[in-house]
Amino acid sequence: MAERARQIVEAARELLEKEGADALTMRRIADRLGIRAPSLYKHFPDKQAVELELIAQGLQEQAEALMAATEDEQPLVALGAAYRAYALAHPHLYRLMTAGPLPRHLLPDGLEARAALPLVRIVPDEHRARALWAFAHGMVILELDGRFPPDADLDGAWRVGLAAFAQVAAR
Amino acid sequence: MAERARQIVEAARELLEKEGADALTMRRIADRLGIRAPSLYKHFPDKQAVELELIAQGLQEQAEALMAATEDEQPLVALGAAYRAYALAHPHLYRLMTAGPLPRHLLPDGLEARAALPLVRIVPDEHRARALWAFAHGMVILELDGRFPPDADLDGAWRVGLAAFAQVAAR
DNA sequence: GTCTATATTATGATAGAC
DNA sequence: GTCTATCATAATATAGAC
Repeated sequence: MAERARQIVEAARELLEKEGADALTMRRIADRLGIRAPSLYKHFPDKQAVELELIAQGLQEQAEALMAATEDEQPLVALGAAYRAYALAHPHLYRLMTAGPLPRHLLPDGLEARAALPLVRIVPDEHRARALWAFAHGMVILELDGRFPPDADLDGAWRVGLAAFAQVAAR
Repeated sequence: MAERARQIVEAARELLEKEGADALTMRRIADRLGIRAPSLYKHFPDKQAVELELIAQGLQEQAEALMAATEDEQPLVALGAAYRAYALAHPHLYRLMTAGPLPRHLLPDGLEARAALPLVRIVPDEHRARALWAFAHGMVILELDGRFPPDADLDGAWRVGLAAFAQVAAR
């Protein structure tokens, strides 16, 4: 990727993280670089291509954070904590990464598999792995969307949920 | 609610269910009733008020479906099945109901509690109830968004996930 | 309670000059 | 690779006549 393209993605990411998806417009991205929106189209074919770079970046980062957690002596607990931490640290990016169909065919080769690897590593059974993923995503997205009561003890819900999946492992 | 207002909500619901959130515009709603968009504002202050009626309708219906499931001899399994069935039968409404912050103060009194009641009834522990809710929502929203591999056995994931929560219940 | 006309505000994207 | 000018599209919502 050329230098200018890199700067565009960087500007897009800052905008998304700081102001959310609504602020992620071609004009705002261009503003940040001191150029005009139409100039962006010399570097990317359309807006979706810029978003795709952000999604790929997020998946890669998340994969690295989760993989580190699998080294923990309580990998399931560490994985849950790492999943939640990444989502809360990058709420808008997390939403972009997880909302709507994944444009699989446009992602770098093997990235989706790499993102799933930490989970597969500590939860080999595919049903259990998918159930655990759903639990983690559900917890995170409900928290980000403010759907839990404001005074809910989410640490407690995470603890109990992860314990449930640990038990299934042991049976 | 006056008759015309009821018709507006009905038209809005049909549009949402059949064509999704993008089709839910004041123009399209008016079209369906053979009137012009500005006329709608004689019956509702703004679009959000119409959407709010749809959300309330969905929460009420869902609560009824889930409450029936709690009578089953395997209430946890039945509850999971009912949750998934409602979401898959009304995917766009489900998304509207669950995306973004719940406008609690605008909902009919007690509706949110009524929606949570079936779950609370069979899962008295609040941590476990929230964890189970997150699992169910995660499973459903990932399925609706097409995030699971196309060939994934989701029945299997549901089975294993629900079994995990059943075990926690029994300990 | 309905209409027409319009305000207001955006967006992504293209054409063509430089 | 950048610019200006513009297209094409669309949305919610209001004013004021009838």
